[in-house]
Amino acid sequence: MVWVTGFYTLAETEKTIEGRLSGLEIDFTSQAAIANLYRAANSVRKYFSNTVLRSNDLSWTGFVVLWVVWIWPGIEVRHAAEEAGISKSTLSGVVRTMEGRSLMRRRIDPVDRRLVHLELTDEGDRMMVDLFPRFNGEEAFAVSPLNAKKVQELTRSLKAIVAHLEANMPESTGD
Amino acid sequence: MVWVTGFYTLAETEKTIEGRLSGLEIDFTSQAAIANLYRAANSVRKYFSNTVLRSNDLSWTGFVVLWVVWIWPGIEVRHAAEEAGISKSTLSGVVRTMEGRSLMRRRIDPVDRRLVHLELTDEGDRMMVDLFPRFNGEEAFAVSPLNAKKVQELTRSLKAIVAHLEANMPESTGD
DNA sequence: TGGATATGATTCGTATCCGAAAGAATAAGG
DNA sequence: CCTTATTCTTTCGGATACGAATCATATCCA
Repeated sequence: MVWVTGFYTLAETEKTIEGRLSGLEIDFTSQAAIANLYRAANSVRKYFSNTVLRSNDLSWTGFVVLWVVWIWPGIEVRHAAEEAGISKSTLSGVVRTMEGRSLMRRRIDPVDRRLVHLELTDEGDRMMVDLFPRFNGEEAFAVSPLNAKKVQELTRSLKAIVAHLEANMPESTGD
Repeated sequence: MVWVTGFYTLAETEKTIEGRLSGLEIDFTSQAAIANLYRAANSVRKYFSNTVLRSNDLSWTGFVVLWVVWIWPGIEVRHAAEEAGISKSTLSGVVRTMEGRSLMRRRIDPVDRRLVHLELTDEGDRMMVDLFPRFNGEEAFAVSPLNAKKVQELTRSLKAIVAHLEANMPESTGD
């Protein structure tokens, strides 16, 4: 975070941290990795929000949810939340927003009436067909400072972290 | 996202995307990198929120703000927001929360009364002294599936993406 | 079959989160 | 000086964000 791009320089920050933590054993390598992971995700979300997504007045999460439903029409709510990486309660609110903008629809399962299926409206579908290629273009732009091999290595490392944390996630009661 | 851990597999997802975009070329490598970056940041935030941070009833953002002010006592609001990677308006709310919990203080600059300096209370300082080593321990745990070289490579790649996007970020009017 | 149990989605309360607008103070330029 | 512009923070409105509680439906099993 601080030592990435901010007002204070990398050297300043690391020195200050070490000063503040003298006597404590700190793993600075791991810290730098997690801090930059957080920072990078923030930059990506902000960049996409201010470029491709702004033109369609979509938030990052709104786009992700739209994308999930676009790829998997009729997906059930709990699966959509899992795929989008948000809680069911958050998804519920986002779907409400998307319904209000006529981009998405709820459909109650006729057999098991507890289940709710999600699908895009024609308008939502048209938006994604137009938007996704531009979104993907920005994805390519975002990783363009890395060569193909480094991009794949990055993906591998990120997947390893996700798998590791998912496997060790303390179970949360419910959402 | 979808192809990381979810209900559907990578192969399924890619085929579906291709079907939806017949004729258009999609850069799946870049897409996987960005999607996993987003997913990893989510996992990390969730994992830390449910382990070390839960014990002190802190949100991820709350911790980051506390950390920034801990490292840079007396930091001005706009710089703290920049360092924490959030907008000034968001920071304002978080500081209000932290003030209410007696962890942080505002101090108006006596010379330039527009400026507000932030600093931890003694209680906030004690919390960070106790919390940060445990937080750092979890950081090391999070990246433990990677060897030291891969962690540094990951950090390098993430920094490159951040620098690239920051350099190309469309200026936002104000926050 | 009918009460207990389980499963799904939504609602509720509270805390982020952002951009735009407002509010407060300083700086600039005649 | 004193208007105007600039800088800095906060407030406001609306959308995300989560966990807990609630509501609705389905399943279990005696």
